[in-house]
Amino acid sequence: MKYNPNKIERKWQRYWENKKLYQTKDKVKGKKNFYHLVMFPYTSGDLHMGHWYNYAPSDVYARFKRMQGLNVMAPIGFDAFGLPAENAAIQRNINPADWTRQNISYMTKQLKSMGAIFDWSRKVETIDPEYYKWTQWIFLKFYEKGLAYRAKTKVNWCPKDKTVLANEQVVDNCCERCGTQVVQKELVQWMFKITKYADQLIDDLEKLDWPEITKTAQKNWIGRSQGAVIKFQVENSKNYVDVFTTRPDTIFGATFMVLAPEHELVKKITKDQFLGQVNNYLENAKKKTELERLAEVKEKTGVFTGAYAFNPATKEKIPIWISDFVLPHYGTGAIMAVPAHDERDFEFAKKFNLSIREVIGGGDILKEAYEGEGKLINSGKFSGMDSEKAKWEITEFVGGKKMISYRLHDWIISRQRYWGAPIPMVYCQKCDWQPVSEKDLPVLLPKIRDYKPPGTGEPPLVKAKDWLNVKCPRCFGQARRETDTMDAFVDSAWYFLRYSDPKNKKQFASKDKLESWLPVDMYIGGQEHATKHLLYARFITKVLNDSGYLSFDEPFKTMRHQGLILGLDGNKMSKSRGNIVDPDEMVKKFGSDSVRMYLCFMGPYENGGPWDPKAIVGVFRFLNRVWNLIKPKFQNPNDKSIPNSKIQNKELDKVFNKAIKKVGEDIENLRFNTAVSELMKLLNEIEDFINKGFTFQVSSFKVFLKLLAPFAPHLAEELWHQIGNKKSIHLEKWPEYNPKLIEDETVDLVIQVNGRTRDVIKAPHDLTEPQARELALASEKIKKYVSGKEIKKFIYIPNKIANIVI
RNA sequence: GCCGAGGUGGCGAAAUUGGCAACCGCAGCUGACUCAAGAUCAGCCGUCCGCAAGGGCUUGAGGGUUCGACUCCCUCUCUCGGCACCA
Repeated sequence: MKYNPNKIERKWQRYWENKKLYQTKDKVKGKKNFYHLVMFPYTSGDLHMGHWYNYAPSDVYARFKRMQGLNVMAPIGFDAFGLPAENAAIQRNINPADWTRQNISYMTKQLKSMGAIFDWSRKVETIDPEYYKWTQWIFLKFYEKGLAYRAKTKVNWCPKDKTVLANEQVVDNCCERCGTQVVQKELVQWMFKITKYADQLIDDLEKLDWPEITKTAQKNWIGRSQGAVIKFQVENSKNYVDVFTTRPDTIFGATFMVLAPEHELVKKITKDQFLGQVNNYLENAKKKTELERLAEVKEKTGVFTGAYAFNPATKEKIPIWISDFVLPHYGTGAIMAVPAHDERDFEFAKKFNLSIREVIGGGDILKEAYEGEGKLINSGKFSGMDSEKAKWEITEFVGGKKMISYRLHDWIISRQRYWGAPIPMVYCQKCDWQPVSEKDLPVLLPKIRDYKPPGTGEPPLVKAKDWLNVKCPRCFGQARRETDTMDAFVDSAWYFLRYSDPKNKKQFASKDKLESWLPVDMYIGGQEHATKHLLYARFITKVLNDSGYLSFDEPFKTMRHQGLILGLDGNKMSKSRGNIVDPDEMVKKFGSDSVRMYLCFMGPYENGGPWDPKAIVGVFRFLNRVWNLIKPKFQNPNDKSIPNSKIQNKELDKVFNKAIKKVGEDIENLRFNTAVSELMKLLNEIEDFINKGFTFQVSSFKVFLKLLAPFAPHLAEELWHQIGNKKSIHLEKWPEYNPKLIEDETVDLVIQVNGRTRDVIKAPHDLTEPQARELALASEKIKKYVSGKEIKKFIYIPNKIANIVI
């Protein structure tokens, strides 16, 4: 019989499902719980190789953990609300609900073909009212704590999708999804106050076992910088301009000031004769999109207000300018300009012919700004002091205060779109905004035929007339529902909590179950979520923890990223490039076991790389050889009468013990590629021994199958049953190795002459140096190089190497 | 521009973390089986000289530390990711 993966794989998938083999109980006596999490897929259509790469090797890890005796939960679900699904539905002229449902059922089928240990009984879908009820509940908790608020913001507006985009969803100033140029628009929106947690989000990174690169990305994203606020008094006015600076030590060099066009003082301080040009400038600035602003990075623009302020250090009068290179939402929206020591200020000064004063030695300020540290000059009593040291002394001297600024903005969660969880708020003329009461959750997303954005900028939900009108929860008068829906990133920021108790009708999850599973022990997913999903999930966890609903403040203890699977041409797989590899096709051709194993084998897990359609035959051949092991060469396990003319070789036992160790350690460290390589080596050895006429015993074959089981669960199960086992191999324990059997009786002692290997000698363990020297010099090969010459040095590292220096 | 990761055969890669560079596999070549192809099996396979034995060279480039460097340090270079007028 030939190895036919399609036949056996479906058979065992059904068997596992019927036996409920992968359904996880919340508590199992004598077993520790292990929460193994993969990022749930977005329902964008079908499963691609990237999903497989996320889920298949991580399934090897989860299965290994399970075999080690842990009670492993490996849940799966679907992230299904959001813009991409809605846009795809619009394109196909169907309802997003139908489109998404269709995708879920197809993707489910695909996922099941993988043969992973997903516990489908815990499945979670963000579009399920029983799920988004709790997304809305979380919103209400945020609202209660003052962490959800409305604010008028200049927002990124995608003219094509007719929606607001979070900063995170703008890439190169284009809409992340459709690539359209983003424009600016003013809107009142619901926000989450993530900035309140900025410090914790940075500081707590330290306790996490996460890739350093992701921690750094989050740190940069939050962008914390320590500086000072300093007041500059406006001439002939009661007004002060507060500036934020990280370099108060350069204040003696502040020769002008710049306000952001949006700054509130602009109108108050501008002198009449300058009003015309200032208004002109503001008008232009308003119209400008971020893109245009960015294009002008090299070409500064600005306008003089006619007003002056006093530099609190020098008491000099300095002009106040307006420019859009100063950002309204960072720091105080105003700066003191020190052209000698800030590149941007330098450019601005050059362009408008403003004075430049050097206050730190060490640079050539005729050519460029010097931004480094150094000794202060031209700085009154501080001259001669190190700039580093002068920072806070000068701050105090000018009456400033220390202040920390963040790059991070609050999280705009409003979406003027249909396909999302409705925001559970009601607007009443009398009572203003009121939260929907908890008992009225979920606020169901109404079914409307025309869900497309009306194009007026209003959300589609304004068209759901019956749904729209409600009683005010406070005065019971006529009120109107909020028509914005929530950013899908809110849905996905807490799904891992729900897995612990997915069917709970009274709570998002019971405290008991949360406690038995969370925080997540291992989280595996793509690095592209470093600053979005992962930051939001941490934020929501922290808020729920502070509110007493959780007893941990970080959701994911350990996290790892899989790399990116590329097309054969080395580019990201995409339809337009035509380099897509369809996993279904591969499964059909080679079987899931081969696809799983090839993904493990192709390279280091964090690296990813191009999918080589030819290279997969390597593991396919390997699995075929495993399949063929059993037939002619293998003795009948039930026939005890077969005489063992040649018993299994001791050497093979050693090889086995080494493999058990190596494969186990490799999986533990997510080095799947070398684990597979080790299994291949093991098979090569087994075949060699068989060819030499040794009997390969059932007991060894069982061990081999157990090592194979996490990688090729179907084939391992099939052969396991073929040799007479009645229960699933996936209930077996990971084999143990005997450390004593791993050690070789002899070591390969490398003998070098002047650092070049000239001989390798089989030597007993732990030779003394004189013994090693004697042995080395006895070698004919070594004699050739050494004889007649003086040995200057003899370096000996026991059991490894001897180097003769002549 | 700043931060981070990386550069090893024709290709994916390995190297007990300073100790035999290229394990395992893909592709390729040779042979066996076959009318033939495929599948399978056996052998070769970094590169140069050599029939061979053997030897030289080789981990992006250059330098350094060391008995010994893919591994550590410095300079340069290229590729890929993240941030980017953040004061």
